[in-house]
Amino acid sequence: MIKLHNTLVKKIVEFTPIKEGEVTVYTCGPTVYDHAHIGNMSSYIYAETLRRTLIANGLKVQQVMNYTDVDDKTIKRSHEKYPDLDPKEALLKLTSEYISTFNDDVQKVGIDTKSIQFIKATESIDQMKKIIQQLLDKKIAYLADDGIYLSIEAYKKSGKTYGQLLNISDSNTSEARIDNDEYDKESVHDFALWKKQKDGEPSWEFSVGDRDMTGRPGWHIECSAMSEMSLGLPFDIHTGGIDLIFPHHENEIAQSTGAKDNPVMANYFVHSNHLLVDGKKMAKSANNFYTLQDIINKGFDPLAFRLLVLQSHYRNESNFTWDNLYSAQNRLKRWKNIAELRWQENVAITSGADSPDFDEGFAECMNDDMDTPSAIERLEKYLGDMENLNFCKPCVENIYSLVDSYFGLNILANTPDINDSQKQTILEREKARETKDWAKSDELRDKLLGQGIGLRDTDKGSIWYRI
RNA sequence: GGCGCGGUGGCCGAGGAGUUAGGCAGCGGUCUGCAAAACCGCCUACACGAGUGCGAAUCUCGUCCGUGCCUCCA
Repeated sequence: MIKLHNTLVKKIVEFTPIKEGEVTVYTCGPTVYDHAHIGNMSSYIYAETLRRTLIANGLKVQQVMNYTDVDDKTIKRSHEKYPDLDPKEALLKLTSEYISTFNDDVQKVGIDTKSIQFIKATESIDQMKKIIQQLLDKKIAYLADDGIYLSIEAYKKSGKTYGQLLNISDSNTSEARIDNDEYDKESVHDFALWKKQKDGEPSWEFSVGDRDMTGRPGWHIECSAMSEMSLGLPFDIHTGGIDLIFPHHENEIAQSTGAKDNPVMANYFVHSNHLLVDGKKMAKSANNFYTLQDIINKGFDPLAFRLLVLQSHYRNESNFTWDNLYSAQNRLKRWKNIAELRWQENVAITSGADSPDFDEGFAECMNDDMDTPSAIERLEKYLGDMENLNFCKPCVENIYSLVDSYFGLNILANTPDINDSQKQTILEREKARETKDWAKSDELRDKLLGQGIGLRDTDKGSIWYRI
């Protein structure tokens, strides 16, 4: 049984898929106008951890992630970067570049992109028009001079609830915050489904009745269209960062349920909390964000960052500091060094010691609202025993393949055996030590050190580890 | 201003009324030909004030501080 925190009910509940044995997941992906920052990465790592947890429970998972490749920011940036190109070509060029770097980044932090179905907003325009037309037909949407808006009032009158994820009372909204003159919408709460083309902007043809509404989609409609297109309605789980709860997901719900008869868009909304940097929120609009490349440039392993993310619970705010990353990297290194023991016949016991309840306990933590910190604690307790060189080889393989399947740290794959010549060097050194030829012994040790292999001599023989 | 969340040892981070978190760093020691990121031990904390309990880091109230959302946001 998997338990998840569902934002719709604001508590941890048992997860039950719509179709037995299968799960559909929609993950709000990046707006591809710049490099993704590490905060973005953390939310995708958590989304992937959810998928891995579902799969570990024997469920067949279809996870979709979108690319927001048309919106205010992508348009603005593409015009700045490629002012001489046709607006649509400029947009495509810019977004393709960032889609490609996003893919690289996400793979570096261990996200298995082959298991995710990616979808682009610009390839889903027809579906957006379809939903908008349905909303217009139901009079939940209306035409204005500068675009098409969804009327919150009409939506509510149709019997639906606006504010399913967040309690929003009218008195909360400060009118001063919204420059209503800028838009032709009827109410400050209404939001744009479609924006009519302005000079120099990319556009898609769209006519409503006899009115030409050529322009481009609003941000929220993109996700409503892409999720419905790829997963159908309703689907099981919608994921994203907490800052997408309002207005993005709330508006998606309004669109997806307003146009249809079903009252829900997705049964579960799972939101991850922010990764702060030095205690402050990271945002592209502020200038305090790091990208994965910054981490790599400082010599850190991107997977150490993944571990840093997993060390804190997805619903807790966590803090990124370089010290913290250093700490996570050392932990990962230690985990890997222990995994390397499985190749070393002189210390690996092939039978005997064993960890029968590890799998179950670890899975239990993960199934309990993806409690990665508790799962890590459990792992550490077993590793403590293994470090005493008193473990069974199949045991290490079992534990790490389980850990890899949930955490995606690729520990087994990244800790291969050393090559034959290195093994030979170790044997030669053992012989030199037997004859107390310390000069030769040290020379051979240095030789291995140059290849990134360290040695420690124990009463069970020499043990190697990667540096 | 409205609605939330949180303040845990040098650092990061779980837990959450009585019982060990864990890691990283540091210190002391052990093993060793010398070494070792190996082993052992140490540092045993929960913002502040009051309240309710036999008992509070854990519950309640208040204060201070931080932080998030309130139509850019992972």
